[in-house]
Amino acid sequence: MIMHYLLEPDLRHGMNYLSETYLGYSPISIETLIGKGKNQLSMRDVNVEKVKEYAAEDADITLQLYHIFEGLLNDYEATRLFETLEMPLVDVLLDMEAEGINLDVNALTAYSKEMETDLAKLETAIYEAAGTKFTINSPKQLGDILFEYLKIMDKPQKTKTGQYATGEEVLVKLKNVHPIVDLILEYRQLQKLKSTYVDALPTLVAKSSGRIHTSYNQAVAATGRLSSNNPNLQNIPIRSEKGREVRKAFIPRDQDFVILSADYSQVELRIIAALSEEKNMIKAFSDGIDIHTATAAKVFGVALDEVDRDMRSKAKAVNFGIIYGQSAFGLSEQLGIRRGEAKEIIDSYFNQYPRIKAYMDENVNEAREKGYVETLMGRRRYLADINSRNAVVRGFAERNAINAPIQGSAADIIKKAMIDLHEELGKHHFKSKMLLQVHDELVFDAHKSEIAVITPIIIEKMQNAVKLSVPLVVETGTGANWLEAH
DNA sequence: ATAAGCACGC
DNA sequence: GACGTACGTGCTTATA
Repeated sequence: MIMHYLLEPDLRHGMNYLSETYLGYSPISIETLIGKGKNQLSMRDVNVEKVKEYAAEDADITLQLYHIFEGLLNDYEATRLFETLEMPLVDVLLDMEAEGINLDVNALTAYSKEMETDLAKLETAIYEAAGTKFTINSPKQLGDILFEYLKIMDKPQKTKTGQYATGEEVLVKLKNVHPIVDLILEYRQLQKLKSTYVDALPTLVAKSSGRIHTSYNQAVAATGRLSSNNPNLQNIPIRSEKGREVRKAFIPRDQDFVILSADYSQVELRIIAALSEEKNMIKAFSDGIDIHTATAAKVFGVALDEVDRDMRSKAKAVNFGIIYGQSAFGLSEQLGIRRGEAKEIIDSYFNQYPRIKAYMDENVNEAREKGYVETLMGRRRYLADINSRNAVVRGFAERNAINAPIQGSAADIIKKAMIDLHEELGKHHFKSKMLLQVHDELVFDAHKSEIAVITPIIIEKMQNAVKLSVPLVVETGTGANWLEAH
């Protein structure tokens, strides 16, 4: 609809590369500002007069913006968030999108061939193990083969539509039951990496720049996070060995550059510590102690140097579970422990960190009373279901009430850091450029001669984006590719 | 076209 | 007794 504004048509479709003045403010696409499709708007109230001013050039867009922003008017904090955070961020994102990132196409092409061979071997082995041919990529057919034909399990788990569930979680439990299971898991992993990344990314290199240009959306995620698409550069593999090969293909502009990655350490836990004013957790962060070890010591009542690996990994799971509103059942499932033990761990956690529990309850109560929760910078998430009589529906809203202020505040903070950094890097006319944002990480093309200068600037701007009662810590690394930069 | 199931990230 | 961890994007298959 607004693509006729595209300046450089040979850059990829969907890029937010618009004519000089759109909305009378800056080059911006409607997608960047309001997101596509979903009706959720994550940024808070907006000054509609301003929006109309921005959109004066185009009546259709004015109308769209008005509909999206209507009902969210006349709030000072909200206007401030819009004008001082989201609108300035548009310019930053535009530069990042236009800059793009260099991709090692040759490496991916070679890797694709290798994967093709491996997939063909796996396919043969799977048909052999099954005793018949079928479409491995079809969960429906696979389910029938595993649970009707081979009958490898007594009471197979079903999906909500009554199909047999064949997701990774299910298959991992059946690893030792039948040799076909491991083959399927490996096939699935390879197929995913090949189709989504190894084969897809090279086709998305723009002819005009020779680089990969993503699009960022500011108003798709309900919490205020950015999202990335066409292609999504916020879900490039890193966890598995084979996946890391994909990440290696994201490389610096040329031999004079390196990839520099800067990421916030435990930003969401620091935020929950600060917003809840939980002194025990704040102290651990202030003392610079590993938070999962500190948590394990508290929860299991041992000294810091008595925390073993098992205790730390359990504490780590609780710390993450807390952010998402996980129950004792969920924790027990995840850790493979008895529900009673999971409950004891969580009870002990709340005993040691009482303000965390209080903060979670306060957020749920705030949502019940006001209908929304707020982030550090006043971004709202409205929770229509918070008083629902349906316990399942209400439970979802309650977990949103707990998670949204944490995840959203982290988004507020990194957005502020991006604006500050963009300004500072521009001021000095550095050759180094900010390329990507991945929720708690910023990725740069860093000119080798500038690394020593820009690293402290990046750290300073990120760590001091806001002032909290806990220190924000940023870790940086450089390398010949995105994997090495971690 | 759209939905379902699955898998990748934080 | 049921429910059971937030936010996303995109691939393939199956169905309309």
